[in-house]
Amino acid sequence: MGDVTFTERELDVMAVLWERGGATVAEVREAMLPDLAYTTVLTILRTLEEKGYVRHEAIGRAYRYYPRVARDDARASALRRLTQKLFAGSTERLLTHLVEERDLDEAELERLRRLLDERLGKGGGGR
Amino acid sequence: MGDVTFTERELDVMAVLWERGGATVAEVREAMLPDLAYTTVLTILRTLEEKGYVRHEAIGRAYRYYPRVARDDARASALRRLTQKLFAGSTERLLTHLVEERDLDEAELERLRRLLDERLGKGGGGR
DNA sequence: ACCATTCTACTAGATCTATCGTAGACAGGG
DNA sequence: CCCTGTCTACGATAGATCTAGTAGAATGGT
Repeated sequence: MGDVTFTERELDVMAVLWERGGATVAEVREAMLPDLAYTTVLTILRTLEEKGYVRHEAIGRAYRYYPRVARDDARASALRRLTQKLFAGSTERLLTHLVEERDLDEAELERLRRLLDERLGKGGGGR
Repeated sequence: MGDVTFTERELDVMAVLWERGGATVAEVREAMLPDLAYTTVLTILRTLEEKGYVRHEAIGRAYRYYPRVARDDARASALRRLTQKLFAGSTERLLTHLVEERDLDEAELERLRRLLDERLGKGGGGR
């Protein structure tokens, strides 16, 4: 549960791996915008491997890369940092910002409220 | 409303400026962990100025630096990026993660629900 | 067996980041 | 008027990041 941090490009690559579970260099390259050289993508993957964030298996002559960190861990880590630096450490403040900034339409707000109801409603028994 | 991006250290400095509205190099340095050299802080401020994110006024022989971007813009920008890269562009998914990840205690969830009720209650007319 | 294609390994350069030192301006105390 | 302390200007270094080229291995078709 340490701190999992990615650079911008590394994150682009990880996004592809998380989405598909695993991918070859060519597949990652296909899925990425903008168009990068094959070797560029390979270099990024190698860097990620060096950092311990991905691993690879040889499939035929090619390598297939797999994530070694769960997307949820990356999410939690990024959110922690963001909350810390921009919302004075308060998750609630972040939530408030999101709800108020009109990023969500009515249906989404409804669903969110239903989710809250569940979480709060079961509060007595749950656990 | 363009894209406002900061490096880790730049963000540390901006946090101080946003908090106080403005500060001298010495004041920023005071407020920052860990202890950095005076000139290090100055360099960061100069970089920020070059990027157009802060400005300065001469107060006596010293400079006082002020933010030129609103904290809310930085928040929106950072959230946009985070949502895009880690939550497949879905703010709702981000919200759901936050609510479910047990980052909030019951009281906070309550307040959030109240906030949602307000937003939904008044939602009748508008969009 | 040969050639074109497709991979990985190695290398490299340009730019950005983080950190700090030294030099010179200047102001206030004695 | 000189010394001491504070400030900015400029420069510099180490490391990270981003991007990609070249070389050489392997493979599959003919």
